[in-house]
Amino acid sequence: MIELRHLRTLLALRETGSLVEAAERVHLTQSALSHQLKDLESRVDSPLFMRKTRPVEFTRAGLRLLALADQILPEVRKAERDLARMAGTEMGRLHMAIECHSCFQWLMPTVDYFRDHWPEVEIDIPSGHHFDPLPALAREQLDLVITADPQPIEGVHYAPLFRYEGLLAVARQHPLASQGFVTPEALADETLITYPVEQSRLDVFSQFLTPANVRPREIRTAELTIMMMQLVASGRGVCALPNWALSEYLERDYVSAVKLGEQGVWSTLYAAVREETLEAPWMQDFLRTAQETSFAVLNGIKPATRDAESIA
Amino acid sequence: MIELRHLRTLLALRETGSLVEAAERVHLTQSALSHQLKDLESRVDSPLFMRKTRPVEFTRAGLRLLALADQILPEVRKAERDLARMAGTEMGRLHMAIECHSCFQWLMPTVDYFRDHWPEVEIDIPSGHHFDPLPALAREQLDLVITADPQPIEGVHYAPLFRYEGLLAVARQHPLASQGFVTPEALADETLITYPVEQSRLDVFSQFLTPANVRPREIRTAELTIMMMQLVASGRGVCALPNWALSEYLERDYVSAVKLGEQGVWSTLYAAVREETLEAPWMQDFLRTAQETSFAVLNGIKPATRDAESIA
DNA sequence: TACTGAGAATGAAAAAATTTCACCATGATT
DNA sequence: AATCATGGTGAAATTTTTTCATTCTCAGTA
Repeated sequence: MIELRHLRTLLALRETGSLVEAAERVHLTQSALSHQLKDLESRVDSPLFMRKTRPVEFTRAGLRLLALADQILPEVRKAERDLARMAGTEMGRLHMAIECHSCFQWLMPTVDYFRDHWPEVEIDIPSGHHFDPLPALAREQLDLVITADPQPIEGVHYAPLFRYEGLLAVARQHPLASQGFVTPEALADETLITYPVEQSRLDVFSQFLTPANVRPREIRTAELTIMMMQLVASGRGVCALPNWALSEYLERDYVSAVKLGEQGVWSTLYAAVREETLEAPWMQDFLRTAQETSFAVLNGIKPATRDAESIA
Repeated sequence: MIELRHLRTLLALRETGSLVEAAERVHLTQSALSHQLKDLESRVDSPLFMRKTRPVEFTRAGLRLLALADQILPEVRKAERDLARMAGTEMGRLHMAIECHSCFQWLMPTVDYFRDHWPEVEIDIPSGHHFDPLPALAREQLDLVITADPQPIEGVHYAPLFRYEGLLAVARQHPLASQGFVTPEALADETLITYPVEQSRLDVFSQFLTPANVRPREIRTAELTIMMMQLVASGRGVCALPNWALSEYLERDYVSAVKLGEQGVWSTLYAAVREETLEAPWMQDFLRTAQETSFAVLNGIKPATRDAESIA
């Protein structure tokens, strides 16, 4: 007999494209998922997806179950919300910090959804804190931190949201624009535009330049993505941003983008949450919404995360 | 986390009104259900229903979950149907016999539904067999038998459909019509109209007259309910039928009805199925549809089964 | 008031399921 | 060939679910 568990697993599988990542999403090991899916396939008496491909490809039966999941799980969540409200328990607070500066783009729909559906939870993105977000999370000054580098901290759980690729935005007429990818060395002569945060927190440095021991000729900072884009478009520098942050500018042919290195620089974005708050139904709902809307937004704007990888 | 299992249990609980019967429906013990519901209540963090009342009364939270169940479970069944079809396994045959003569009334909607949704299953109600249905079921000449007296037979499972009360239909001006109930002795002077089947298979005899060692003055038979009603209405006899078979005539004030004895005569209708066929998805679907549509039909026509009992 | 019986609750034990562990297989990449 | 990442597998461990045996509760009633 089909259970919701199975449907949740299938959704995670579709969104991540692999058993390993799907398993992480549903808080199980890859092995457990393999068993669970095998079991489900035997109940249903048909294979559900092909494991050879990357991302996995669903069979007709798998797609039918996914359709069911899409139809049903949102209703289940609605019900859970209503029930949580009826239980009338303390609803708590959701103050969050965002390390990844351009995340607002996909975070805002999530926050809007959340404000609508959990009006009793106090949601806020306090700006202008100058402390380190992760320790502040442990200290209960924050309740959720969006970050790309999870550091093991006692009592803090990292829920993976999605994988993305860091790309280098360059002016359309820039010589690099015609290359498939750029080497670290090629940046030694460039002006690099970044958000005004520590370099160690920027993927270009930590995953690309620093390992190759290269420093760009000059570093400029800008607060907003659109300002960076202006600078890049006018040839005054290059800048590294997540694929999904660039997509709208790429579509309008405002700038060009190239991979960082032959393999590209990939990161996973996590939501860091204290383990205690992780249990709360509203937190579960927030995380799932974040995962789903980020997935939707990212894929709606441009089939980025996964496809870029499989094309590469 | 809520699972489909919980929703199925809640539906059974609503339809039966008690843990004991609900447990039978979902093939569990009463104890298991008690535990399961307690566990569900703790997950949801609210009580779901009041156990003191008969039938049980749901809380707001319970009703919310029932609403979810009503919304979701039909979709799940649709999906299961599609999947069974995709798996393309042998679909089999559903030949059935009906011991309870007036069952056609609620059975027909079920059969219609079934024919629509499982066109590949050969469904039929062969008429005019003169053998005993239950042995024929064991012999694989039949696949399902609707019966009110389950006899333990090796390899045959009895799925309870619903409880009903046998009532005595009398002419409106009949002296008994004004009584709340009738004693067995009062029938000694009456003409009793029955379906043309063995007396041992009629509740009036097995549960009412025979234990009191009373025989009616005369016995007439009729094939169809409407013919019986004509005879009764014209004062040519009385007849015992299930409450739901009578309800349409009672509503139109065509005849009156009285209880058989102070407590009334109650029976449960079962669907007898061979254990092997019980597993097949289409059989599961048939049984659940039968349970649900009988429940709906019975309650739509007149709040009978349960309510009559609690009023009494 | 005590007795009885039906339905529901409960704790411990049993059974079943799910999950993990440790290891193997495969295929892509170096 | 060697390595690495991913997925599959059987057996063991763990967790969940179910049952068993018993108790509790509440009507109905003697």
